[in-house]
Order: sequence, then structure tokens, then C-alpha cells
Amino acid sequence: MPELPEVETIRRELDPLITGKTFALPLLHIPSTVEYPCPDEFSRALKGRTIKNIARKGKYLLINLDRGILVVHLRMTGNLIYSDSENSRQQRFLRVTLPFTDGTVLFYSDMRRFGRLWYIADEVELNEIVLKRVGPDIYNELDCETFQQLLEKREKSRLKSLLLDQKFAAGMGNIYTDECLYRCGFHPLRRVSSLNPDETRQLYSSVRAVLEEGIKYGGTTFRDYRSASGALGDFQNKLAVYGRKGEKCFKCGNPIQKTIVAGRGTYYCPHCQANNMEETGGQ
DNA sequence: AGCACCACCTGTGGGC
DNA sequence: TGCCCACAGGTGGTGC
Repeated sequence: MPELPEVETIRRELDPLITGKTFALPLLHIPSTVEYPCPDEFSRALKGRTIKNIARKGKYLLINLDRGILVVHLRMTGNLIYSDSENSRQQRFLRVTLPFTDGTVLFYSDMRRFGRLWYIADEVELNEIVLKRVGPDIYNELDCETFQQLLEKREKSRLKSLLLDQKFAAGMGNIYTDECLYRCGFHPLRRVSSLNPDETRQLYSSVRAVLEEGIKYGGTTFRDYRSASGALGDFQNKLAVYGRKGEKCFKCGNPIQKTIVAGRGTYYCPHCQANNMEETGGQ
């Protein structure tokens, strides 16, 4: 589910709500939600820890504590909901309850159970255990020049695969990638090697623009996503291609097409994103 | 390096 | 109406 704008929306809402609070003993309704360390150790370590602030890297939420870091990845259908009551009755698919000592609580719900929690000791463990295969945050840690340098190492990649690759840069997911490529008018199958310097700058600014707008509208709620207060996102009403198969392109009026690229459903306008088609073939 | 495919899970919507 | 299948916002592993 959540891509960078959704996780950032949760981070911004959650930070003022829970900074300074202290965790009581967690309830692991589905213990396998905890990736590291083992469930018992996780609960023991978290109890009594006080929240300093909340950061984010790519789609990972990093809850910095007075000792250690609580890491959350929501994968497809995870939700992190803050409530000032311990009543969990309206929480569907509740996997972990994280109560605070003041009676308020953070609920982790997740229909498909793909999401994971970690408790790790420090920055070193963070990078060795959790963020092993995660590149720089595409929104906060990449200027245009560095972006262009990284592209040089990925000449053979197709644009869609590249943007989805969290090791290249972290944060883009399926929705925002399709929206980004539509904005700059590049075909999802186009290869990095076919871009001239001006086009790589266009790609970079489209990435920034689409993420910024996603954040501005509080993320995209296709089905499951909710912010930390349970609110729906708004960006689903701004999408130009994602989920619009057969509907008219806002620029040219031709029908939006759906295909599979990098194993993911991919929406694009065959007219507006038809550039350099000769570069999309071959290996 | 890059890609195709499977696995992990559960629910929903469309087609028949 | 009801059943079955494809598909869903993500990532990790394997094997070519």
C-alpha cells in the first residue's frame, strides 16, 4: 500500500501526537509481525522506552527512542493508527497493540500480514539489519546531480524498474512511478541509456513534483490506506493514469492503457509516452 | 546487472 | 445468485 507520500503523511501526523510518550508492554496478536528480534525480546526491549522523534527513510518509519529504534514497514496493507482510547474494537485485522503509559495507544493493523516491525539498538544495526538493501531516500537525500550520477550506473535499466528499485533510491512505489512517468512523458519501458541530460533532469523534477503533490494531498487511498488519525488520503482524485485503464488521457484524449512492466500493473498513455520507442525494444 | 517467476497473505470485484 | 479466478499500494529469494 503505502509509498513515500503515505508514510510521510503518517510520520507528520504521528510525530506531534506521540513524541515524549513512553511505551507500556506491547501485545503481539500475530507474533510473526515482529521481524527482529524474537517477539519476547522485542516486547521486553520496547517496554519503558520513550519516543524522541519520528523519522523516515523511503517507506520505512523510524521511531527514535531514548534507547534504540522502533522500525515499521507497512508493505501492502499495513496501517498505524493512533487512538486516545485502548478500545480496539473498531480495528479490523489488528496485529499488534502498542499501548503508552498514559492510556493512549498505537494500533498496527494489516489485512495481508506482509508488514513488519523491528526493534534495533542503534544506527549501525539499523543499516546492517533493516536497511541492508535500501538506497538514499529519493525525496530527502538526493539532489539532481547525485541522481544523475546514480543513473550512470544503471544505463540498462528500464525507467519503471529503476524507479521501483529501492536500492537505487528509496520511496517510489507502483502508483507514483506511473504518475511520474506520465508527467515527464517517458514510456515505462524506456531505458536509462536513452535519456539525454535534459531528460534526466525532467525525470528528477517529475519525481519530486509527484511526491510533493502526493504529500500535499495526504497520500492515496485506493482501498486500505489511512493516515495515523484514520483519515483517507486525497491524491486518488488527482491521479492521471493509475487505475484509469480505458479512460481518456487528460492531455490528448486517447484511452489510457494497462500492461505489465517489472511484474506490476502499469498504466500509461501510449500517445503521450510514446517517445523513443525504438529504445524500448531489444534486451 | 537485469529480469522472470514464485512466495508471503487475505479480501474483493469482475466474468461467467 | 453464486463460484472461481485474477489481481491488489511491497519485498525477498532463486535461477537464468
